[in-house]
Amino acid sequence: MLTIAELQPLFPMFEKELLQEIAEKGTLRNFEEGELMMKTGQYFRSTLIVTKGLVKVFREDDEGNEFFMYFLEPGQACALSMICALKQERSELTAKAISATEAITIPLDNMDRWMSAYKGWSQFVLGNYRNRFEELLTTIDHIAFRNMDERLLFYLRKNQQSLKSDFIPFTHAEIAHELNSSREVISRLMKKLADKGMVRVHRQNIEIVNLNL
Amino acid sequence: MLTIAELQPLFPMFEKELLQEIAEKGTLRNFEEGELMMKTGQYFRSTLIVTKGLVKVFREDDEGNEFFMYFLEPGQACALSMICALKQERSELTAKAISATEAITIPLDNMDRWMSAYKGWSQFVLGNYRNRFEELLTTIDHIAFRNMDERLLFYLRKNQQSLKSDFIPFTHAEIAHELNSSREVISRLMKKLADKGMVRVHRQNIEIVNLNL
DNA sequence: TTCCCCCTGTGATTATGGTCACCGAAGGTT
DNA sequence: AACCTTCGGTGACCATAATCACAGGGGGAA
Repeated sequence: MLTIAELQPLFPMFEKELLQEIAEKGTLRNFEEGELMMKTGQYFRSTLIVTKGLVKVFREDDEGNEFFMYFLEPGQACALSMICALKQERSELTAKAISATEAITIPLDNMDRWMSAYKGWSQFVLGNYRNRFEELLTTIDHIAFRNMDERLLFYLRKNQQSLKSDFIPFTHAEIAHELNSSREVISRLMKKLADKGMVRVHRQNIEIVNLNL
Repeated sequence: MLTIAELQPLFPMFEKELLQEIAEKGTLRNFEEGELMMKTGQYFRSTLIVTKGLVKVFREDDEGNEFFMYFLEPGQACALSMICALKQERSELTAKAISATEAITIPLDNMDRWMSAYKGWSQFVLGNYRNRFEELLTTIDHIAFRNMDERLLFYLRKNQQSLKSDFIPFTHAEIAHELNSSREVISRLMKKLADKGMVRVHRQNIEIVNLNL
C-alpha cells in the first residue's frame, strides 16, 4: 500500500494533492533481481516510476545484440514509458531489474490531467526527459568518439557509482554483451587495467581498486 | 511580425489563445544559409521553434569532431533549447541552418505557465521530446550496430528526404565529417554505390539515383 | 594562359577490435 | 574422486576503417 509519508522523501517537489493522487491511483509492483521489466515491442498501459532497487536500460537490435544505455535509480521514471503511454506506442527499450526493485505504476489516463494540474508533475516529467536525453548524448559521445578501453572505464565507473559498490558482479562475457563487444576483447582490456592496478579481476566479478590512475 | 493566420497552419493543435500569446511574445529571427544557430557551451535565454527552412543538429566533442544527429524541420523545436531554457543550462549541441531559416524565439518565462495553461503546448513539448529521443535511439543503433556503408546509405536517405532533393550538396569531406569518418573512406564507399547505380558522384554534390537497389 | 587550390580517386600501410581455436582453472554434481 | 560446465587467458588471424602519400582534374584568380 502506498502512503504519502513514504512517497514524500522520494518526491519532495510534488504537491501534497499530487502525492495523494499517486497514493490513491498508483500500484506498487515488485520485480525480482534479473527480471525484465520492459521488453522491446511491448505496449505500455502505464507509467513506471522506480522507488527502490536499480534498473538497467538497454537498446536492442533485431539480431539480439544489446547495448547498455543508462541506469534508473529510485525517484526516476522511464522517460519512454511516460510518452509511449501517452501515445499508446510500443517500447523501443529493454529494462532489467538488477536488484530487487519496486516501482509505482500509474494508469496513463491520469498523466494528461496531472501535466496541467501539478507543476511538480510537469517538472518531474520534463526533468526526467532532460536527464535521459543527456545520458543518451553521453552514450553517443562514447560510441562515436571513444575507443573500447575508454568505454570500458566509463562503464566501470558508472556501475560502481550506481551499484554503490567496488565489486561489479558481472562476468567478462556479460560486460562484453552490454558494450556490444566480445568477451576476448574485454578480457584483454581488463588485464591491462589490472596491470595498471586499477582493478582486480576475480571469477564472476571485477573489483575496482582505483579507476583514476 | 507574427500573425495568428501564419502560425495556425504550422501548429494546428495549438489553442487560439496560445497562438495569440505566441504572436505577442514571440520574435521572428532569421538565419542565413550556413549560419550557426546554436553552439556547444552557449546559454539559452529563449526557446527556438523553426518555422521555415531546415536545420541540422550536431553533437561535438572537445577535439572538434562533430557528428550529425538529426534535422529540424518547420514546426519542430529544439528539444534541448526548451529544457535548457527552463533550467538555465548550457547547450550541448550545435545547430546549423542549412538553408535560409526562420525561427520563433520565445522568452523562457512563458514556458512554465504555458505548460499548465495549454494542453496544446504541453503536448507539443512532449511530442518534440519524444521525437528527438527516438531519433537519438536510431542514431545509437547505427553507430553501435551498423558499418559505415549502411550508415552512409542512411545518411543519404535522411538528407534526400529532408532536403526534398536528389542532389545532396555536400563534398565527400563534409559528409565524412558529419559521420565522424574520413574523406577517403566516404570516397571509396561512394564509388561502390555509384558502381551499383545507386548514386552519381559529381563535384561538390552527390546525385541520388535509387538507394533501394 | 598560367597558376593554384580544392575536390576526388586510389594504392599501401596501420590500428582497433572481432573471430577462432584451444587451454587451464574453479567449482558444482554425481 | 571423476566429470562437466562455466569462466577467464591467450595466440593467431581477419575485417573494417583510419591514415598516409600522392596523382589528376576542375575551375577560379591573376
